[in-house]
Amino acid sequence: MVTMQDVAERAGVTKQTVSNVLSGRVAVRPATEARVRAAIAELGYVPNLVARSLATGSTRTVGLFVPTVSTAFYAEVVEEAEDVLDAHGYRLLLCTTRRDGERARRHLAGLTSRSIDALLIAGDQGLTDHLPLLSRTRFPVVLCAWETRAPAEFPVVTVDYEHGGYLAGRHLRELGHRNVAVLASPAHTLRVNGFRRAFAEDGLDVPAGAVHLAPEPSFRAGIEAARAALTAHPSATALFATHDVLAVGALEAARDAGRSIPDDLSVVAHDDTPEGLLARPTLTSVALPTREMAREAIGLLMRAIENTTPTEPRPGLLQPTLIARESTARRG
Amino acid sequence: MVTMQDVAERAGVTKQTVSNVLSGRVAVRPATEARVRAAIAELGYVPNLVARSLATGSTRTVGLFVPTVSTAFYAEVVEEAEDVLDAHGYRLLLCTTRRDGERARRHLAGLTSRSIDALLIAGDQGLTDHLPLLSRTRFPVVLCAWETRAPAEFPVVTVDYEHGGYLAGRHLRELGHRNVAVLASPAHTLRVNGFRRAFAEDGLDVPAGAVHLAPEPSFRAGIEAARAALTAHPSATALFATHDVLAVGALEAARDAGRSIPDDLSVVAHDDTPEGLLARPTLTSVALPTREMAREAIGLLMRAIENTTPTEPRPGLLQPTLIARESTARRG
DNA sequence: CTGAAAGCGCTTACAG
DNA sequence: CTGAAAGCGCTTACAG
Repeated sequence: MVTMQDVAERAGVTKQTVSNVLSGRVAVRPATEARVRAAIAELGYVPNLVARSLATGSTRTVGLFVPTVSTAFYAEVVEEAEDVLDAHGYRLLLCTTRRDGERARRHLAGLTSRSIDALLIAGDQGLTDHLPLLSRTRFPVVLCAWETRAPAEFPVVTVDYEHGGYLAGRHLRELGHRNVAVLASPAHTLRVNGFRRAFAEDGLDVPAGAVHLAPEPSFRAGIEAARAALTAHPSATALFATHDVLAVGALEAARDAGRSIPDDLSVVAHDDTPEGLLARPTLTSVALPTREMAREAIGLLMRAIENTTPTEPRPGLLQPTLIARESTARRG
Repeated sequence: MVTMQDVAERAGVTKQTVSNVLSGRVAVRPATEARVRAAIAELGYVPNLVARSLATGSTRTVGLFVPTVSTAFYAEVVEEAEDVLDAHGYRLLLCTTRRDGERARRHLAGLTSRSIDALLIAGDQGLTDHLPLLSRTRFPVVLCAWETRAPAEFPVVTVDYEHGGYLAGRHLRELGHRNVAVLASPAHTLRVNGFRRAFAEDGLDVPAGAVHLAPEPSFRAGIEAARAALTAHPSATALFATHDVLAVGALEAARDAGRSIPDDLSVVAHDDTPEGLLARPTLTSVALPTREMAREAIGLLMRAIENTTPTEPRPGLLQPTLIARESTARRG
């Protein structure tokens, strides 16, 4: 392979001069620069980034941890993150943890090896326990899409999930619903809290018994949880599902139970995924500012890398919005 | 940061010895090894992978190009690829091209810089034109999920898309349909050819006029194309959509046109995505061996990296299968 | 089994 | 504005 030395010889200069024209850090006489550039072109020289990284200590690569890439939410996080990185000339090292703590731990441990300049961890599933591994790391770390309590040492760019739940609750309240049940993933306690707060504002209580846990965010789990909820609370006029896919399952279960939506039963969901738009009726859901979140998180990381300034003030929470569609209606 | 030299001093040996215990390539006396390992633990030494890469010429990183990560198909490719890489101790550098030729070109060009050991390119959208950039590359390249003609110089692991179309056609034929229309993405000519072949086997012709192009694989485009098809061919009893999401749009358009599925109109799709399972009626669709494909492609790459053997025989095509669900029925 | 030397291809001060 | 030197942290033959 052709090295900087080869280019230098061809151009009749030393390799430091070639380095100078490439980096632009030191001015080079135009005639010399022209000779160097010509030599680069003739030889088809491409700098060896590994060697550069060893010398500079920077790989221009950022690590991204996501639980999975096969949900619209994380797919968007990945693509938005990549766009911002690309704009800054950085590359993306991807790791999907699959909500597998051991896998996450192993990969986290492998990151100490100087191969990335910064790390973005999106989503807390299975990771929280292993975060201490990152405490002595020498590159900046930012957390995003974080729904549980995060260690104070890391900046976190996330959504106000509690408010998301609140919006869902307020929406049902505004439609006159008083008797409701909730289908929730175990990780979604913030959403449930917010939902409850909306009812509490009107002096209404959503009892713990009205919350039905769905072990995982899947269509099947949604059907099961909805079935249980509809059986336990036959008089409920509305359902809040903490995730769209759960709500799609609920739609199915409601159909099976002979309840028509939204006339006999309103369903409000959370996350506003494409599945919710495809569902019939289309789902009323709380939309997440996914791309803004990813953009802001990577932006924070870029500034941390480039400025080497002390950590910025803890960023604020991004606000979700409710999108009313066909699955909710005034209490009949 | 602590280097190999620090470990060596602490253990009272030279850094070569430390390197030897780490690599295991050269036997080290047990007592020495114990001292070295102790020093590593005490100092919390982690090898600098960049330095190792410069010395060895290998980064243990594989690049993966996908058009996007936000379809179930490519999400699966990414996750499966990552699993296999992980098992081999390799990392994943991800690049989503977004079907943007210029973006693909730029990233492809950036790959010559010694930062990856191999490259997997999944999906041909926007890339075919830029493949010559890879001709003089010094790392192995494998193509997968390739639906158009690929340059002969690269091994390609892909699906028999023509056969997929054939399966869809044969299915409709077996159900007695003779008068059909097709909704196709421009890139899906193989699928359409196969579909036609199934009809041709029975001496039936699917005229070019029966093929309606959908500019992009989206719900909206599916609606438009289906609308056009149903208007132009009111007597068609079945539709073949070359992609599930197109078919979901077709379902909607059929409903709007007062056609009930599958009684008045059968719809067979291709790709068997989660959207097809969520649709009502559920979609009959041709399923792709996605994970097998990704696994085989990365496997090929791993062997190419590690064996340095000449390129293997061109791998065969993987076979799709038809999954019959609710959207197709015997011609009424 | 262990150590001394050279080298991977770059960058970064530092002289001139 | 250009060149000589040292160094980034590792590995790889090669002696002993």
